Amino acid sequence: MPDSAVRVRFCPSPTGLPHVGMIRTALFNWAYARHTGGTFVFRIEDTDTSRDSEESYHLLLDVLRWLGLDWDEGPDIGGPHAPYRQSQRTEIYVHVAARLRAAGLAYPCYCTNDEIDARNKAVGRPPGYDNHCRVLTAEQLEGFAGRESVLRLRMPDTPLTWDDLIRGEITFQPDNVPDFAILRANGNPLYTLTNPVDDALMEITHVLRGEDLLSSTPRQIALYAALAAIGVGNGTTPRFGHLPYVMGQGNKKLSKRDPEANAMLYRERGFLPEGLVNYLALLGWSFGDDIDIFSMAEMVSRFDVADVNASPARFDLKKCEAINAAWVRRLDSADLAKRILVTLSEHGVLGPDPSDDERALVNAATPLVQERMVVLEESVGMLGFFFVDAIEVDAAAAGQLGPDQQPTLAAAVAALDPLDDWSASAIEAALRTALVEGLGRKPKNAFGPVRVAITGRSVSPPLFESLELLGRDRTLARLSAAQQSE
RNA sequence: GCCCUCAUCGUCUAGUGGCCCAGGACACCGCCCUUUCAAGGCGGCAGCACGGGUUCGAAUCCCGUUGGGGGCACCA
Repeated sequence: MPDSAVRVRFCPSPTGLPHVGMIRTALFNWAYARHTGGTFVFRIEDTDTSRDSEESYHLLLDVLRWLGLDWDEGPDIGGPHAPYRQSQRTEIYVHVAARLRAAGLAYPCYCTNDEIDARNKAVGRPPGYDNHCRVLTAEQLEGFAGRESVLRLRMPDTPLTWDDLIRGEITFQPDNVPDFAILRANGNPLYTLTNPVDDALMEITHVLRGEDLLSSTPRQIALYAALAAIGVGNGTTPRFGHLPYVMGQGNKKLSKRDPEANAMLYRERGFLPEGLVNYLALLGWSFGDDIDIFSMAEMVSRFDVADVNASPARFDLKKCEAINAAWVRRLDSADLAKRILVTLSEHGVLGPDPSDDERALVNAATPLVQERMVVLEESVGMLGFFFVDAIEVDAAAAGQLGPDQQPTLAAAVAALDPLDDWSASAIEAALRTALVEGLGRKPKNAFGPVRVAITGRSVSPPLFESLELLGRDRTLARLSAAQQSE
């Protein structure tokens, strides 16, 4: 149970596929909550019915669960401030808006965008609302009869300042922050209202979010003051911290449309949750002590928002893969074997419910590939030859089974057939004696054809160990088949 | 146009006035090991955007310039 007053939240909109930048935001919020012993709230901001989807909502939950970013309050588990989906909280927002209006803190605005633009242009003012409807005469009001109106919050005429957790003090002058809409003309609440209202109601203490929301912060601070004035929430404004962007190739932020941004893609390719989270943590934060590989528990022990960098970080797939590969090696072999088993089933190399023999073979073969894999998906290509009746020879490797290599294959069969001790070391000794010493081949040329005959590829797990696991019968059968195929 | 923001190797970063003629990681290049591929070991390449201050001393503080990013919605 939480033993600290810290309450942070992750509040995505369920549109499209889960984005790695979004995941990084969730991770930092989660890590801060866990580090401080606080509470991590998961809230869904689905106020835009035209873009939100149920599928996207489920994907979001899946991805967070897969990564181990568990929440203390949220849409599926409830909590003291339920519900946690904004689409189910509409009455709250409408009610708050009505009270803001009744208190004179918000007012209806009848202007069309064209009218606003025209007025701005006429006096050479930059784009943006000009607070025109703040004060309306009776005649003006009459002129608007029958027109729709949005509800706008009246902004204070004093500078708006906050001490950003990551960037230090930031100030906006009132001239640059016009009155903004909180209710659509159709009466539906906008993000500009729902987000601060829920943060206030849910007693969020630290708002850690993307840099893209930085310029909306002065408006939210003003709204907080208005909410406090009408008694919504506990009257305090949360601290804000704006996380740097995650950039893609070039100098543009990784967008949802960018395939590299899709977090599900990494899961499908067989990234480990440990690896992906570890890499994402490195985007804007570092563990210290020149250590790059760390667990989530280790991250939690040291994470502090104040240590997060302010400058944007580029997502580097190569480094992401390197970190993942380090995690593949770090796992204990039994754990890795379990994950490989799932991968092989998902890819149809094994059935949905592998036999005991198959499981045993995967367990035994895992150490052979552990330091050769970057992502789990590669286990399909590396271990597939163990689980087929007849191998398919790669076009690129077929040359190693040509006429010149036939004597090598024949000698390999002759050496292995009578072998008493079918162990990797005995197999190696027998093959070296027969092929390297007997035929005078260089090791590379001696073992290459055997490798291709057995695995179908010129690159494979260590040969002798593979032969041991494959067994004498299947080994000899494949060596023979490779000869007859000529 | 206006407002906000960012600035250390190609990339991610360490660095909070002397320990820094800047450390680590990824990538890249050599060499070693070696049955392929990896892993591992050793070595190499490469950076404080620029200009002014402040200070005995600046990557670190201040100002400016330049460059990048974001915002200026009845999206979130």
